[in-house]
Amino acid sequence: MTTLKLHNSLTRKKEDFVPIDPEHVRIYACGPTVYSFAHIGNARMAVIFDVLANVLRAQYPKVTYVSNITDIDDKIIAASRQTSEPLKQITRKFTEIYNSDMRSLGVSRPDIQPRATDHIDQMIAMIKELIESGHAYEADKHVLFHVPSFEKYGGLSGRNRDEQIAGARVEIASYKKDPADFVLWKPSDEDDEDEPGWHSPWGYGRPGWHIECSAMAQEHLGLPFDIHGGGADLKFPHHENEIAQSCCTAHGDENDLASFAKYWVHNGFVTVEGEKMSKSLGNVTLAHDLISHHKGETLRLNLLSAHYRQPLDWTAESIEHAKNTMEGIYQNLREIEDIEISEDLPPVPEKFMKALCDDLNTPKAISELVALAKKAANDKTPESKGAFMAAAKLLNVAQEEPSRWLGYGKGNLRERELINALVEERSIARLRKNFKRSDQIRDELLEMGIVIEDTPEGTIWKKV
RNA sequence: GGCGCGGUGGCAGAGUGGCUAUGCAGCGGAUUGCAAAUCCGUGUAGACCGGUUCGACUCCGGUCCGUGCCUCCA
Repeated sequence: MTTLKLHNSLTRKKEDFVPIDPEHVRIYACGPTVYSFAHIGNARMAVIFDVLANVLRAQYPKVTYVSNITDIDDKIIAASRQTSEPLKQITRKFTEIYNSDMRSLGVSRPDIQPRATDHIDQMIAMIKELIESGHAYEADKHVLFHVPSFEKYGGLSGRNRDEQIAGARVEIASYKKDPADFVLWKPSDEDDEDEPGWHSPWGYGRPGWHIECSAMAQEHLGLPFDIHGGGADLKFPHHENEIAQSCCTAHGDENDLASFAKYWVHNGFVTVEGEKMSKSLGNVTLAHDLISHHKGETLRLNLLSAHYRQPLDWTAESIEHAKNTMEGIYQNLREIEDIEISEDLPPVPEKFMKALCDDLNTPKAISELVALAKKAANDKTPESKGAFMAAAKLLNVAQEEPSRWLGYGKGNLRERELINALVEERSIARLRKNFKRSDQIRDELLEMGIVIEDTPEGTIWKKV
């Protein structure tokens, strides 16, 4: 078995992945806050950790991949106030849209997709414990984690407390004992219907952002677990605070940052046409919109075309490239469409697996995949086709029928009859060497978006 | 100011201390009535300056440029 290597943000090194329990690998990735449509950056995270889970499943007998839905957050409250739509309706709607959009991108549902609001009890229990052990305190209806109580704080992002305070963008609430302290629980207005809340030992209120992931990871995976992931921007403060909360409970170890999660994996950002995605620039690219214009596999391939830790520039041109690559692969597959292969796929080809095992080097893996497709088309054997399919399955691309994907013979009945009649007429013209007429028909078809290919078995056509 | 990442051929984007990345585009060829599709061939790349070395795109140091994060953020 090829050893999986992962860049561990905690140690800033590429390390061999050694599972805590080889019989059961456990992974957690921070999922979306469901107040709006997922953008292409959310999609990148979902696709990357989907591939990572696939790689792990190929190597270990049991993998549990947990990715949460954040359905309690001030951004959701704001969205609800703005649209006058009930909060629960918003979160339910956007959770469904998220899952459906991700499915279109070939992302499997995580094994467990916990919702924050289903884990309020666990969060309250955890906060209680942190107060009892002196790591948290109640102040002005808030509960805050006291950062100076955790000596190792800052180990993930590599910053010490003095530097942070020097950053000076910190808004210092008067009730904080230390400027770096962060909220575990905050009050909600019981008379305000828009503001959700739960009863707690500290009054009616709602959890802070970071505590949910600590609670859900502990609930569904247990501590310590193997891999924790998310977008690079979550490293600080979100993941740093998760570590603080979890290491300071009885399940963790205050002196060991890895007592929460052993490997930390962070994916890079997506830019759009060279610019940072932001609301003010108006260039936030939504997965939902892309799906209606492009095939899911094209978008997925594009998302995997840069290494996960590198920035990815999302451009019209890059989508076109990805589409061309997919087309090339499917053209190869079309030549071997009739070759039957067993449902039980052979082992994943070594060179391909090696690329993925090298810190999930998907660009390299894609180049191997293209080579495997070419080899399969050349060999025309079930073995070569099976080898390709085994690799493609891991990336979850090239899973459709080649002819269909490429647009051969596609269209409604009336359309097909018209095209077939024209193709037939052209064939007759060609037999009679009336090339003027046959070329004329070809141009007519092209205008209809139909491309003609003359093969030894006769003329075929496809929609472009 | 602090912490981090990166600068590779026309474009996108990897590996690698000496040997083809790959894809797209381009060029040449095969095939075709012409195309399309496919196949074959084809590129004196490595921000700059030093250093280490028999040899550096690859290691080390510096310079320049770009970029991310520093309690909204995937």
